[in-house]
Amino acid sequence: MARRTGQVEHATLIDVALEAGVSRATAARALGGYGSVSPDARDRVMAAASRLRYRANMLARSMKSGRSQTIGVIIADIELAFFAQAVRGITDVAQAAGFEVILSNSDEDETKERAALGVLIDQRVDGLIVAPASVSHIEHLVDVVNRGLPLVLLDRGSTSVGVDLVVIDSHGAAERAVHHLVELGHHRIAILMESDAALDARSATASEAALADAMTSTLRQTGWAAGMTAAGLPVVDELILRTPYDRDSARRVTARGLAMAERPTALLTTDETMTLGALEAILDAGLRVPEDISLVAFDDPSWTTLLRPPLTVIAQPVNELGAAAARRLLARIAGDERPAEVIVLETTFIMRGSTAPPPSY
Amino acid sequence: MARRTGQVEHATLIDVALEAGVSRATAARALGGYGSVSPDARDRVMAAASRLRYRANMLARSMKSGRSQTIGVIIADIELAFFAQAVRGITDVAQAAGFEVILSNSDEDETKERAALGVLIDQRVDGLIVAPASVSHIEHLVDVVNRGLPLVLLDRGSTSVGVDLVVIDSHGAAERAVHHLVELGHHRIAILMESDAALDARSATASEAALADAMTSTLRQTGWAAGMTAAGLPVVDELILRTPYDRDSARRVTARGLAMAERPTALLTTDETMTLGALEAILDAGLRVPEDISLVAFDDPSWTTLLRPPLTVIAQPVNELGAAAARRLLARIAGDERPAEVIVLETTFIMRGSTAPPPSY
DNA sequence: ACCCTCGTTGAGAACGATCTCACTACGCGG
DNA sequence: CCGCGTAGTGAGATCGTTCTCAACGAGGGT
Repeated sequence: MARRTGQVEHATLIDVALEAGVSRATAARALGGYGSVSPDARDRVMAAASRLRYRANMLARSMKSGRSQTIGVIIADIELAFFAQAVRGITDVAQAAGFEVILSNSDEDETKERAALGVLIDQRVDGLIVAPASVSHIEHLVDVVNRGLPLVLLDRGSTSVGVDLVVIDSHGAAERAVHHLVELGHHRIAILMESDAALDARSATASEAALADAMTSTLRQTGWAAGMTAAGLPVVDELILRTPYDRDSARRVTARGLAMAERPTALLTTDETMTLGALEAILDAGLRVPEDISLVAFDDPSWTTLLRPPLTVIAQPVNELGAAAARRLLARIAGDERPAEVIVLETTFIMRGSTAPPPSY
Repeated sequence: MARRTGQVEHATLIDVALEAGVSRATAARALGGYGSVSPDARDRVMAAASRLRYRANMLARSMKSGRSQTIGVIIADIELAFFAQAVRGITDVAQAAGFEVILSNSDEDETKERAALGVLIDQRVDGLIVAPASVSHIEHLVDVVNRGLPLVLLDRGSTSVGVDLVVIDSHGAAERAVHHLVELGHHRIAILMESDAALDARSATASEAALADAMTSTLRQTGWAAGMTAAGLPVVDELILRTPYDRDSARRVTARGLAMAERPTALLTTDETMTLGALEAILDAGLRVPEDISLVAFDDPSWTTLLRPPLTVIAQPVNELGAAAARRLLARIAGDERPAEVIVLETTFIMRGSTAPPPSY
């Protein structure tokens, strides 16, 4: 009724107690279902509560208990299908366990990530799931750990943070994709990936040791390199198409790649955005898939089966990725003290129509 | 350090005050930047705060102030590109104003929506943005309003809730699409839509009065009907393809529609999922777009330009939809008391290659 | 020299729920 | 008839912050 400047009044426990003619403690016991309350008092309290449309104030409860029943999630951008799916996996698991999810987008920007982290700590989230923007600048993540706040890294990150890491087997998947293409007879297999995390071709094979300590795209590159090497093919820098992370840049870089003297006969794209750009460039160049060039794409968004030919893809269990991260985080919040683990989920290689033997020229 | 059962200890204001050798009040003043504090005391407090890695407890602040600086958002499913974009628009506006966003998925299920609403009220959000699952069962929404809690409805809903409603001009857009097709010479223009909200053909034209009081898909149907009528074409029930809301059902229903005696020469699909299913059915039937059938799709997801032909679409300002809803909600939270409005955003008709004159048979 | 003002400070009361503790009846065995 | 256990209850402290209020000292004006 008397609502000014957006102030909302909610009925409090005291209101209910007064209405029911009992003390706060009794009302709390009746509503909370603990201690002992006479049937009569309980009925009066319940009636009063529903009459006043009473709803417990979680803020007050949280303050007393020290737990907010809330987890923070920081991802790059909810508009990307990958993160949307992961977030859905997270919220489903979290809400089933009585936790709410506060969402923040970092746009892969460390400064935004740091700021979001601060705000979420202020909100006293009980734990955090973060898809970090960087694997090297991680002091703010370590700081979270030092506070004793449970943290799980999603999709990428470094084991040096000392927390659980839930990832997809990008390295193995890329290697398998290359293997598939090699078996079809391909020799010149290019990979299209975002440039920030790109290693150069020389170090690509060398860094296999640090598998978990890398961004996803880097792992896809090392997996590709491992596949090439395993097949006795040279890992040449020319075949690594590096692009800023947006569709139009991906298109331009692919166009340049397709124009090179000895054109690649197959292309591996590292995620949906890259695939979109690559496909656009291939179409622009008037090339046919798979007759002129074979394509294997990471991720399996809804539209891949609508193209003619439908795309051969590496499908990732993205929902499960989020769910697994949430489950682990909830376990940590509940007090699970086992050593930090790297949880690796497997991909599914789905062969459709975009791969075929290379053109014989 | 002493972290048991997930309990996290954060430094409190008292810790800082003790460390700095001042009272709580002085520490609060220094940190809060209000009242007057001697430069010396301020320095000591600041130093102590950063030494202890102090961060204010928003829960406590919220309890005192009665505002949580948090808004709740209930949508059908974050995995749908439409909602992901809207949520992005919401979070950007909210966070810029210092508000965090708690996300809930209803899966278009009223029961889940009601439950989510309850939880968010318990969390004492300062306001709510809801894309309601139903336009008729709205008591729980009215209840929110009665509590004095600011509410904005997104994408659909009823004006009878008495709150702001931010929607896209679905009716006008559908009508314009039909007009475009009629100009090309089409007479048999079908519409593919989810069945829950479907009116039958007779009432479709009659209910124009209640434009705002309807689900989006219903508005698209009435818009389609208005367009047909304006062109002097009969509004026959046969042309309304009703399907449960999933891609595979949409495919089957479209397939049945394409098999009817006098096949429609054009099809209007009401959102991305419907488009995906329709396209699949058209491809399965071996029909060519636009030679055999023209297609106009609502929504312009990333892949529409990759198809050959690229799709003619009705693009919606989805990000802006969310942003507008958030801006209005923040205004309400700040105390804006103007009467509830319906905010209608305009669509953009993008003509690409999927529409052409009908086959002459 | 006295009073008043102003900057600075701390004590204490909220906010709403939870939980411990103590107190009242009551019933029952000894 | 007394003592003891127990169901039922309420008073009060607590969580961490904000904010009001009173007090204290120093300095300036008369």
